[in-house]
Amino acid sequence: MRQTRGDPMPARSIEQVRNLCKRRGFVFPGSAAYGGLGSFWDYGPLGVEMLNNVKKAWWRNVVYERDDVEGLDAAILMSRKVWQHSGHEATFSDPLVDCRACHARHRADHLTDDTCPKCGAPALTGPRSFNLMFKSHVGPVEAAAGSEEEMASRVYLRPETAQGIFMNFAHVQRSLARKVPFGIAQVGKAFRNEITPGNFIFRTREFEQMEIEFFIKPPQFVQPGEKTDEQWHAEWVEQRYNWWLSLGVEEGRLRRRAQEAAELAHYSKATTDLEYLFPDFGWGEVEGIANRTDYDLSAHSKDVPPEDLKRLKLETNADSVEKLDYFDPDAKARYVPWVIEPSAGATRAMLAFLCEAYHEELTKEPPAAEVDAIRAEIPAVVKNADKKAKEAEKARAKNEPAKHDPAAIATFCVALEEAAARLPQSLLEVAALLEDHPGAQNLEPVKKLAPKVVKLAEDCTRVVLKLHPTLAPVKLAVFPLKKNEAAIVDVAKRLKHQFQRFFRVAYDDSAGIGRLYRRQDEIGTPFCITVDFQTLEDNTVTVRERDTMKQERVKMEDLKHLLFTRLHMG
RNA sequence: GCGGGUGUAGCUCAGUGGUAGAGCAUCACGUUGCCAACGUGAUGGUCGUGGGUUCGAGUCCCAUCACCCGCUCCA
Repeated sequence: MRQTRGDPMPARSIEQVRNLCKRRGFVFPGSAAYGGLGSFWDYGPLGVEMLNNVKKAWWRNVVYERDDVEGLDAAILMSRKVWQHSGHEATFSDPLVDCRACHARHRADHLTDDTCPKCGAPALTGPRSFNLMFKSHVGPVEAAAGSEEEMASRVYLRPETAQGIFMNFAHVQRSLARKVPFGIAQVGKAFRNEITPGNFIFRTREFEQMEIEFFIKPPQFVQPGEKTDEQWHAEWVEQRYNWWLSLGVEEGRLRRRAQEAAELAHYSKATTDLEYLFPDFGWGEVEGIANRTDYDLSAHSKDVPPEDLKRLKLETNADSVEKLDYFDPDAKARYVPWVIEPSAGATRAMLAFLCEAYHEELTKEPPAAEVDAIRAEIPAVVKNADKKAKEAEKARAKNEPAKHDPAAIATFCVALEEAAARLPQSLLEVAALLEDHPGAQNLEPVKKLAPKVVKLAEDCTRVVLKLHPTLAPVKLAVFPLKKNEAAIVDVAKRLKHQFQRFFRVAYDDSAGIGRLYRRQDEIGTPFCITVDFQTLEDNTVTVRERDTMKQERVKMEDLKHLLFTRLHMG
């Protein structure tokens, strides 16, 4: 069902976005020639551009535009000890039990007793822990799983980029002579062997993270007037929230949600999630800002005082050869810094931005005769729906299975009549209601009317990705108005070459001008330039803007300034 | 992993046991030139994969893989 919040209308379903992604080269299913491999996706020519743009926008915001953050790119494979002491080997797992009777699977920590919630049989297996980390080995090992030799060479593909930052805390601090507070930012792949991935690229087994570990004074060293860990946490939540808004996410579809105590990860004192209102599955986390305290740096340190181990529920680390602490020259004290961690999913961000940007718009007035015909059929649809609703209620009163849901039908009828009254402007809404509304299911008149309305809507509609220019995979398209006119083609190609050193530029001459514009709308290209006969006379071209479809005549010498300004590159 | 659904041309889908189709897209030639133009022609599918039933399988059966919707998930 379509989202009613926000204006104008964003994607109604992940399916729309999926289709567009596949058709236009954003995201393809992985290993396709072999029938695919669960939950791995490949990023096509436009996908890699857009994902890079997301990561660049993040990097610019948290590294370049700040005075207190440095970058890092750590190895994906790290010593197994990292994951032993970070707690991931022991706790980054879902404890699962199977029902011997009905073969249902449940999370052990979600059960209240030892009976199966599905069939009630007291036949549950003991809990088995499915660790979410992918295993591999360093060196040529072919030993049996779990053997001493196997364990000795075992490594994990990192399930989060954060630990690479903790390993390098002291390196970065010393090599750049940084003083706390400061942060380290990293973008990179992470891997989790999810038991149930899904929702396109929302939850995958290989994904990309954008993480910051921001190191601050522990509470006991904070002087009056300095920010506490809670204040830093709150500030980062606001900073990060505003970043999403600055790239075009509508406020009504982004929220901050503080996690309940029971939800918190083993390392976290407090976590606030940023959630985006996705189509189909609703609110989904796109970023988490955690207060990780001094848990991680202490966990990886030798010689941690017993009182700190006790406070953090840690064991003495006999493997570590370093203490990951810091001498604070102002406080004249040595301490293990606390950490605020804003951690976002880059691939998830791309999905959120795509959903947000996806729009279908009426671009021309539908023929009045056809609109009248549709309008005339609405009362019959509503009448029939009412009838079916009453039948369903009767059936329900007699405890017979009902074919319809009266409540859904009621909301459908109200919405349909309301939308129909606003035809023809509401043509897309009417089409969406007839196609998607739960109350419209299995109604004969709807089945007859829907294809007609959908067809008409499609004929009068364009699909446009209203991406923030920073995120758009292609920033500019250049068209020759006449492709067999050598002089026009020359100028168009020259323009393409002039700008392709700054950003991705498309050149297309394989259709009429209207279709060329539509193609670019669909992938979110902010500007199209058309070269025509007039160009040859006065050196001007037509610049057409994606969202407004407005055109203006611009001197070629002014193009660079105009484009840079409007693409936010100035 | 369990339940429900889907899988046919690049895309959207039709095809319910009898010679694999349509629209769109793509390519060529011609025509047109500022918002999804037109004509003619062409390319394109071992019907997800592997078995089975049958004289004959896209269609029926079994298995398997992938995706979607639920259970689950903490980027």
